[in-house]
Amino acid sequence: MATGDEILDRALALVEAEGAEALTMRRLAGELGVATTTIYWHVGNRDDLVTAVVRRHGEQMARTPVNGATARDRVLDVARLIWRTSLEHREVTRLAAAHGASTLQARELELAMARELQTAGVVGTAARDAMRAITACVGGFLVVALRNDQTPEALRRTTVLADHNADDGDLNPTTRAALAEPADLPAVFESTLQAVVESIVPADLSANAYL
Amino acid sequence: MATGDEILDRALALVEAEGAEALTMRRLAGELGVATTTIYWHVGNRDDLVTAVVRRHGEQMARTPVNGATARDRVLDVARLIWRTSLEHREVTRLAAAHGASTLQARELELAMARELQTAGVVGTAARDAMRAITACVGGFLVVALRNDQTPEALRRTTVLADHNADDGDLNPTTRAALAEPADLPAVFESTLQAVVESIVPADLSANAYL
DNA sequence: TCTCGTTCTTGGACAGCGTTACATGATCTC
DNA sequence: GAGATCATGTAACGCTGTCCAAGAACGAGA
Repeated sequence: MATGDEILDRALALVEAEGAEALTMRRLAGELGVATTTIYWHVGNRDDLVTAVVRRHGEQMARTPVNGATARDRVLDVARLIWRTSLEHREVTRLAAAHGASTLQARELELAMARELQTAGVVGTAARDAMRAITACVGGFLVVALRNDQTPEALRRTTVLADHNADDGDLNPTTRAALAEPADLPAVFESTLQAVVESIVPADLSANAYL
Repeated sequence: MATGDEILDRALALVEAEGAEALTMRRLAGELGVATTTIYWHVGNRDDLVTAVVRRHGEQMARTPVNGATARDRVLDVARLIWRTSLEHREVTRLAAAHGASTLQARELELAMARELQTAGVVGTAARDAMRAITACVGGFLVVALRNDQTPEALRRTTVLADHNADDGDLNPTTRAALAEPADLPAVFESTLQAVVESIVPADLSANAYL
């Protein structure tokens, strides 16, 4: 009655609809009208369940084609794709992050990035290091982005950094005021990403074609 | 008998010694030879407990002086300081990350970075965005670094990316082999960090002093 | 048709978690 | 000494992941 695929589909739907925390064995079993032990039989552990859900989602995520004229643009585009789709499915992203399976979620897209890096002339260990750098940055920004929409006010960056009791002497008041305001995260992400990619992928030849 | 400070000290010691997961109300109470409710009375919620532990640790973390000849070097040094101390106290870092309180952990150091940015001529919203960019990258690399030492083999980046069934056609075999090997993360971190900081802090004047 | 073995499902338990209502003892104040 | 405040303990509630032993469905062989 309840195949493994059905369980995973339902689990994914549950996460997307009600958040990563809603994915408990009992809750999912109830959703399927089945005993919790059935999930264990078909899928296994909760770890196994989460891993399978994230993998399944990751495969669905890689369907979008990559755009960009130059190779470097295409590398940038893959990074933006990871960023965008991770935010669109933020609950799955959160689940994957809590499980330490972010790489699994973005596996297909990271491989796509490796291919684009290759056509940009970056191969071997350089490609590996480039991927690490780019994905680490994307991941870092994702953590920030996902944190902000469920962190209580008192732990927000803006609050934490604005609450200066004695140590404000050295800081410019304009800066201090700016620190209390949220940043335009997508914009900061974009410019940082460009800096990182630029430092890795050699300046594209087509840009200097008139030389 | 058990003051709030004693509880926090013990909690911090427990986390550093036995990992973030060991910090449960019952466990900590047992460690202190006290009932769990005592912790609630003195410190509050578990959320409150973790927040207080992270804050206390963050204050201790900011004791190291900042080095560097130029302003940009000092910005870099603060970033390295966050990286290094977070890794040295990785269990606390993990606790803070799971709690969404990373900013709180690095609060003092982030403020130090704001000061260094200021002397580098970056103020106001530019300083805020610069801090966001740098800390997001540091955080991203930290996530990767901390993940690797407790992720099961099957979810490791090297494993996940090396396990290609059909999609290996487009990928250079050298690259494919490199993806299966772990990267020198500190080195990648260092070069990425430099690229990001360089894109933000204007080239230091002292470097061009001979012009 | 009956039976055996495998596949699948279930109910009920166990230990652990955070949290709280309530009772008790200690300590200080008037 | 009486009363209020502080500090701690006992025992429970509801939730979590997990597992065991027992039963139900089902396909194949006699």
